[in-house]
Amino acid sequence: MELSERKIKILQTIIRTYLETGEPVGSRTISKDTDLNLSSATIRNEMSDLEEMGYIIQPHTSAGRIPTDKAYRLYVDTMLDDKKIEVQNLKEELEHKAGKIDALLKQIARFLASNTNYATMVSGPRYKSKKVKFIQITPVDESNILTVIVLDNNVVKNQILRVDEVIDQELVVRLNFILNTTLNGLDVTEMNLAIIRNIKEQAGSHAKVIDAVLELVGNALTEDDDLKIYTSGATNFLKYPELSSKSETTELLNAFEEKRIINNWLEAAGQSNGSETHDIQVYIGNETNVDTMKDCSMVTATYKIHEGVYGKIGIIGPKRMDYDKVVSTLQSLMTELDDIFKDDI
Amino acid sequence: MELSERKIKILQTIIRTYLETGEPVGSRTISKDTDLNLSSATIRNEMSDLEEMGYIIQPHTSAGRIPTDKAYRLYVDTMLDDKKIEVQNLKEELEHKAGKIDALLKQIARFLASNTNYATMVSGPRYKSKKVKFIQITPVDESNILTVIVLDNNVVKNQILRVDEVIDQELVVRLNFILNTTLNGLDVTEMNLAIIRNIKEQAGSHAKVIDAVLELVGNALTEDDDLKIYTSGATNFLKYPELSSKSETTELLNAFEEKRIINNWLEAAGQSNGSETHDIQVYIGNETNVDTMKDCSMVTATYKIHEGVYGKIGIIGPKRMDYDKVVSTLQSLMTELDDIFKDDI
DNA sequence: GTTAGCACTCCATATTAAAGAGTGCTAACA
DNA sequence: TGTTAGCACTCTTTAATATGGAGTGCTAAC
Repeated sequence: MELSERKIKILQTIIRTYLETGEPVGSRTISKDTDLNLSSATIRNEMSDLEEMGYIIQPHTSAGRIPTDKAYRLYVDTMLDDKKIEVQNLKEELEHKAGKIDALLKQIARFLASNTNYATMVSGPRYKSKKVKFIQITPVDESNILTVIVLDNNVVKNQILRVDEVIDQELVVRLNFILNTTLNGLDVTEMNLAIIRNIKEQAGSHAKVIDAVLELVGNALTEDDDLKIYTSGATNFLKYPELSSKSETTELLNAFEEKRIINNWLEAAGQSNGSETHDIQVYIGNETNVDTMKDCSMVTATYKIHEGVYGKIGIIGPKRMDYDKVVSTLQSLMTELDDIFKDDI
Repeated sequence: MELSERKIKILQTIIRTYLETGEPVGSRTISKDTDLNLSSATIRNEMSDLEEMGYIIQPHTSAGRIPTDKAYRLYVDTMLDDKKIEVQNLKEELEHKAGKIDALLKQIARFLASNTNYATMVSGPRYKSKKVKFIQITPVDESNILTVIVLDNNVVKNQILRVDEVIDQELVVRLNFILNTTLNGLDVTEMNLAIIRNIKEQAGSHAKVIDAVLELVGNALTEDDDLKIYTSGATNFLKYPELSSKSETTELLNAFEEKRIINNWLEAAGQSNGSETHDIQVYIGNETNVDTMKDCSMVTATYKIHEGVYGKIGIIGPKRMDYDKVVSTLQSLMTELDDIFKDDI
């Protein structure tokens, strides 16, 4: 059977109405709400067809129809209105101080949650390869030295090290020289034993300090503390009756406390291909590949700070979420972000 | 009327039973569960007295009694068993790397939540006055210099500054000298205009760089990003029927997304007096002074990293929380923490 | 002072009834 | 051949109505 123009129109009405009300949609409602001028009986025939084709189902006999995942998919792929939502005052709301990307992302999460009424998550930018750009140790008092490591992505790591020996000015200069000449430009795979032995040899009796510094360098390069996730509006799950009673929702809420889990979701979602559309993707029900989200939909987008540095934004709501609004809000937001990041960093 | 020995015993049974079951407690239950060997009729008389005295109430005629806040207060103040709970394997669980207090606190929050089944929050340590201990600027490439500020609490702040002029090695040494000699040991109130002018004068034509650095210093000293709050187990609220349905619970869950709010709660709770008992305090219902918590109780404790550096731990649950377990768990935890922090930092 | 006994209250639960929404099918109509 | 009115049927939702049980307060007797 084929999807006639009329069937599409009916299906669209069913979806739209259901998105709004969350109640099964009956034939009479459609008969009244469309300009097709058909009786409910005719609509019933068409609905019967649509059910057979897998686009709608009845929760029980004598109930209206609700859209299936297949219908949502069709809706998202072809029926979305392309209306642009003005992200009003976003720029003013986002008080963005250069370098304070953390704060900006946090605000974005909050903004999206309060604008869409769905749970929102934003992952911080991930840097691909990390290399040492610059290392410096400095004595701060008798027993402590400050180690600063600047990575090639301009991320700075530092830690205060306790040392037993007295480190004088001359030695500091020498150690700094050794560290920088040997390590600059290397990533963690390139720091092999040979290089490490080389450094220690040069350091002579001060190998102990070098050891401590090298451990820090190793941590700085491998550490996954880039894993910054900002969430907002988790309690929105409770607003939707079809979710709030389920045990899965508690699990979802729990997940929002565990950034690692959320990161997995975002990572599992589509690859960033840096396309012009900001790679906005919609995952409906099981398409999310997360079991606890089988009654939810997730919309993700990828933002790009600059070449090679991407992060993700995700919005999770019930399957009957307002895709239209979510997608277009994200679209507008991404445009704004492009603008913000354009002359940054 | 006075609280006879017998009344106390009955009240205690009511409270204990109610803590367990969450259901109103009837006279027959008490008659059976105590070793008083009294008939339910006698118990009823006593309960009638207890009700008059304000320790218990009936949700409705023909229901058992439930404890009032006054009863809980009495229970917490005088009836708690002093059994020590062994915080098993805590030390192994807490993989504590020196300097990584953040990670430790996060683990503590998680540990408490999973052990008590209540929502848990931990605030990071607050430092009283912050002074500059050490400042250093270093060029990292042609257009960027790295500014590192070490505060007297050994917190390190850094930021990369973009500069227009070329900064050569000799200038760096000079600027560092100027900054350190002038600013070290000062807190934000002591950095007055006179001092700032003095610095700029010395810096001569490089006042612009100094300006940028000074702004960072100001931020570092005043910034409130000490406000680190770690939470866990927020969804536990949903486990308790007497809470889960209320709209206040949604508000509570929301609050757990807003670290600022939680911080206020913790701050509003008792003053840290550094007493030996770790200042463990129990707030019942309205004693929390937070309206959304009027059906909850909160137990707080103060941990001390070292003199003058305190943080707080809070556990929120229903009024019928297992005070016994919570308090003793906290007590054990605090002892462990003392041990961990003893030779740290 | 304690207790058995009893009438009474109120909640929780199950049962039943009624109303409403929606469908599918048939037969008639244009 | 597509459309529609009509009707019987199903299933849910809601309300109304019993019924049982838990618990109390009171009284009178021990």
